[in-house]
Amino acid sequence: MTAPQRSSFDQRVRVVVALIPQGRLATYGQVADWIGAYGCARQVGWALRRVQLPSSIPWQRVVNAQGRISMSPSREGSDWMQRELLIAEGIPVDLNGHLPLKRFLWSPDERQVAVMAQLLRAL
DNA sequence: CTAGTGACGTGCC
DNA sequence: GGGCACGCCACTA
Repeated sequence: MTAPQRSSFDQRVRVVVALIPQGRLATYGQVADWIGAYGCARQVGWALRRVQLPSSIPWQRVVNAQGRISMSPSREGSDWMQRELLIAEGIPVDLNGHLPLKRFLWSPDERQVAVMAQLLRAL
């Protein structure tokens, strides 16, 4: 692999993001917390930026805590792609990227937390 | 080395 | 609701 695997950080992010159910949302801060990197929400954004599209990873289900899609020219359209994917999952998103986060926010229950721990250990 | 910059978050006005 | 300041961490010039 010529593609330098930046670190296991990216792997951890992908593993936990893959567990977010269809039609549900999580924030960058939550993801950081899940992988034991409390306070590293920004880094989660960097990790997701490195995901090559198209991807089987439901990266579109990660939004910011303000309840909006993080729109940025540097994303070169992936932000709008995210909007389309979420709408396809039944989550309404307006043209500014605003969405009803509180209604769709997901939190893993105890069993799912255990699954996460198991998967992360396996890395 | 420092300074600036982000798919961020929280607190405060 | 919007806007701003800080704190945060990785990356880059």
